[in-house]
Amino acid sequence: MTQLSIKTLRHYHEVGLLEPTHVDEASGYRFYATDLVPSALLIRRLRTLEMPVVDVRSVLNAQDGSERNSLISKHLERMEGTLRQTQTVVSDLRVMLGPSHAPVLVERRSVPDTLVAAITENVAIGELVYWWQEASAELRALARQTGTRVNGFLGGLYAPELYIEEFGEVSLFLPISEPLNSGRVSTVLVPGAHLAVAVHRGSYAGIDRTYGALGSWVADSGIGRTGPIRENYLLTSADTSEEQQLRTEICWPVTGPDATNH
Amino acid sequence: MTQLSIKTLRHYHEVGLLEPTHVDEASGYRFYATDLVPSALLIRRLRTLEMPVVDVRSVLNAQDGSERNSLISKHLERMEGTLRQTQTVVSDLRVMLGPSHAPVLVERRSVPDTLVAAITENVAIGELVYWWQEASAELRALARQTGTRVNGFLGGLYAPELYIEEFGEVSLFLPISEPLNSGRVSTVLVPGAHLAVAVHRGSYAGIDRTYGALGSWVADSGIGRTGPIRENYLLTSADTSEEQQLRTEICWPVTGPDATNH
DNA sequence: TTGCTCCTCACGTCACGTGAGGTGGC
DNA sequence: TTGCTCCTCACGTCACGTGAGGTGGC
Repeated sequence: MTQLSIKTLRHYHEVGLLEPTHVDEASGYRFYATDLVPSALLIRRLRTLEMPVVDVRSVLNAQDGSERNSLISKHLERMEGTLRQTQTVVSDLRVMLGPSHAPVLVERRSVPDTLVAAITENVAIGELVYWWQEASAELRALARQTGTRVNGFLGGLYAPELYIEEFGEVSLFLPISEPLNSGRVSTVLVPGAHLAVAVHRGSYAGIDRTYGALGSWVADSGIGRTGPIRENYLLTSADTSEEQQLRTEICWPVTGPDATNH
Repeated sequence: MTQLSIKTLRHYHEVGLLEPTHVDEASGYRFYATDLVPSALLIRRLRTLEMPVVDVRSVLNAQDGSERNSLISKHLERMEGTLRQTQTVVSDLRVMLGPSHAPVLVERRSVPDTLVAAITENVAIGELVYWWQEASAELRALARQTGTRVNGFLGGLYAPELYIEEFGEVSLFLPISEPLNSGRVSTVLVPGAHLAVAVHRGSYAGIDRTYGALGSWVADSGIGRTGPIRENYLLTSADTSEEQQLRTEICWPVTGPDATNH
């Protein structure tokens, strides 16, 4: 009737998700009345959509219909997000399987100290995409509202801890000429650095390939340094609707051009 | 460089998915050369797409590029299938959250023995959808090729074991007047039965709601019998491209109309 | 008495993550 | 000597599934 297996029903009883109407004391047999069917079906559908059991419980315990609907809608939005992401990875992988890829070109560059308006926070890697969207929108809106002249591309600094411990300091910034402070936006000086630079073309979902190529190049050259990774957003989805047009510069810290390899 | 965590790298070493280039004997330190980067990226992408680790290993061990591509393509096709299914469940759930649903109407009916051309096999519930597609296409093709007159709708019989043990006997059949035997298609007599019947409207993904309503009705009436569930496919995706047009009859075995409830 | 279906309890699975406690090299 | 990073080992997590051994009611 509900397509739930016996083992699953027992499991849901054990974790208190779907309690039998009556349990025989002597035999331990579980009895379920038919008024539990709608709940059972809802549970099954939410589980099909990989909603965690704790969240399903919240849905079932929701006091009113609107609270319930908002819990489910939130999950559906998350689902639709991951659906889109999965589709990107799939199409990206199809490209990877294709005949050939353009080689990744690496360039060395030294950049001076740069004055920027930055949002700097400690972020978990799982929340990075969301954080990035919010922060970039906030920076751009503030620059527009204040009529601040922007001197270059939107950029970001990503501390090594972010990749190693999955939590670390991130800065997103716009280069400026005049100080700009407001709310969590503050004016800072991004220190100059010697960098190995590669440009990634296309969606951010495929950036791992360019990261891999650049990281390999740096490692094989033996000139790597620890320090934050820098990204410059030359063309973002705010600038173009064509995925293939997107351009992201990845900058890896290296020893200076005059450094002796000791 | 690869976005794989340290723990994940250790795990992949342990299960033999990605072996370090060199392991220091004294300290146990793992060292990875940059030529492992492409493999690491491929692993990460396949795992993002939830390909099981054993399958990823098969991909990495594939001898030639074409074998590798076919393994990946197969997984991508499965992925795209589940993507579509997920989208159906999502949109279906949005409907469920909507204002109201038409009540499910239940009718009692007695059907006589029926001569049919049937494909009968033991099937696992996970393979049922695929099996159904193959079998229905085969039955229809055979009827067309032989010019056999078809007397009614495509139908199916589903043994209770299928739902309880997730593996059981399934028959898919077309009613006929003359015997029709070929390959796995054979002529059989579907025994008559007393049934409680409900019509499901819309995609098969949402049929659980109608199953729940019909099963509840039968249980509450106290006239249920064990026996195979019967489905009649009044309008299938072979007949219409509009999901809302789809019609499936679900028939639940019950005691006869003249039976005394003892 | 024989099947049948239900039960409990303990352990397995999958792909890692967590956390305690320890070690080598700068 | 102090941090730092790596290590091992054992156990935890999530949502069930498996399988052994037992029981009640027809």
